[in-house]
Amino acid sequence: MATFKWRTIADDLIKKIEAGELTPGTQLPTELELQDEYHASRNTVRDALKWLIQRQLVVTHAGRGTFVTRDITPYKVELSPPRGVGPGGDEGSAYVAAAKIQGRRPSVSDPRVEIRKASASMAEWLHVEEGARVVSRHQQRFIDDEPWSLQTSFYPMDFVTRGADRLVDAVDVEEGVVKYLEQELGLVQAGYQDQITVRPPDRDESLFFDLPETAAVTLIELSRTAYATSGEPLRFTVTVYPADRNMLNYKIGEVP
Amino acid sequence: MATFKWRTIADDLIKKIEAGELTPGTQLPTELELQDEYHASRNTVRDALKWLIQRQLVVTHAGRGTFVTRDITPYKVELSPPRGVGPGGDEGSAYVAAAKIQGRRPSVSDPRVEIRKASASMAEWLHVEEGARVVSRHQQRFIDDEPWSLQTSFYPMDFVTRGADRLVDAVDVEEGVVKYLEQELGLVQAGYQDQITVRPPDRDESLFFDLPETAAVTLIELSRTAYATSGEPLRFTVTVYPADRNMLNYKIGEVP
DNA sequence: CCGTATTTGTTCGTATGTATT
DNA sequence: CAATACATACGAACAAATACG
Repeated sequence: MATFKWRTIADDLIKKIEAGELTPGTQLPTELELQDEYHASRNTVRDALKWLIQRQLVVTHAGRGTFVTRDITPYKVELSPPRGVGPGGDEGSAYVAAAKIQGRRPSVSDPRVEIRKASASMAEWLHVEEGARVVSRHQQRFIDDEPWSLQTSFYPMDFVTRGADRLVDAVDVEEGVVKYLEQELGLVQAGYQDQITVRPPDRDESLFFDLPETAAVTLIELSRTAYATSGEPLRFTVTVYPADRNMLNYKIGEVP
Repeated sequence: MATFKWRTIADDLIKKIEAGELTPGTQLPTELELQDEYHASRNTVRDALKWLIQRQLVVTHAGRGTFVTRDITPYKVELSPPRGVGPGGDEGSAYVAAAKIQGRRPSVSDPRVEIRKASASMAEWLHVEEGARVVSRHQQRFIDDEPWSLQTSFYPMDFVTRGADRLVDAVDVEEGVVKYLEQELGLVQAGYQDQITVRPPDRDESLFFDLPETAAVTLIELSRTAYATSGEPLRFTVTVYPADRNMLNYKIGEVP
């Protein structure tokens, strides 16, 4: 067969959704009804629905039904330093301010603080010896009480011994860690390098973001290495965003 | 059942792959063999394999078998302007140079040039009237002869009438369009704004990138609006990258 | 080039489990 | 508790792609 039965069903349903015949939030016909409508077996209907689920056009709930996905307004993540301030951008503290401007209600969990041995790759990022101690601060971030991103930052343990005690305190640093390190240790952020990749979620991430396992939701992973004026790494931060509800933004040079 | 049969099979296979027991390129047992091994029906085995296919851990070929995915070294896309040159970065021309440095063999198709009416969103991006003419230049880019990205750039038709004829010429502008516009019209790129989103491919894109429909490969869509020193938009570019073989990179401020 | 065996892809039917109403 | 609706699992048949003698 040139094109498959499940696919023609899927395409027809997609057409109906895109035509507005099935609006966001409305329930699709049940699998039994679709079976009759398209003269297909239930399994074939389910194959078609899987295709829509993957595209996130619909969601299914056992016992309730299949529903057209509600529109989500993606959150704009601004990753450039704030205007005229130089490259001191603290993605963490900027997050709260930026979200408010977009009319959203952001919140941040208190961090889970751990002291760990640096892995090989971590050692390379932070320019420390492999096995040296690093502080990791892991935070969950919410927008409008919905889980929005997970962030883990790593700092050399050295910073703590030199006086930046609050790094090992399991409390959010409201003014931003970058500013705190500047005040406490005189370390000024001179720049940063971002690496953006896309990958599937692991089990913990699926749980936190409440991602249906059947859907193919991917995460955007942003790895940021911040450097001090001396050229030494200041911190290494990994932030994961569900790809479906976030949009990353950069402004380079003069942008009106 | 707390956890499902297909899932335990999938997890076991994943474990074997991650343990190196099944190395990239090697063939998995056939569905018939897995059926015996796990005392499951063929459909259940196939459900497990679908999970691995989604995660891109394996690929299947009808008539041949199921194979552990070969490792792919992601291509590093550098999206910051070249050092010390100011924000004049031309993502198009930089691409070829950067790829060579990474030891890859890049190539670019000649562009498909079209003159179209500006849609509402396009008009907003380019600061032209809705319905005004815009030039679109669509190019396919390859690395090591494999499809790597698709790019479409839009320019106000005005640029052509003012003398930038080569914009409507279906030939690659080797030195980069940004430099060409500077030479021809004195328009200097002062900055740009990037928007990064992730979405599933459409049919054309699946075809070009040779993405198996069963896999959940997503595309990274990078929308760049470049501005001239006057503050007027210079061009609007949309580039799509298959998420599995690309890594986006930004350097902000001083990065050693 | 042809025919056959192998392997994955699609479709169907059916039974049972689990979540929701 | 019963009815409804989706989820898992099994078995079976045939089609399509590939490999091989």
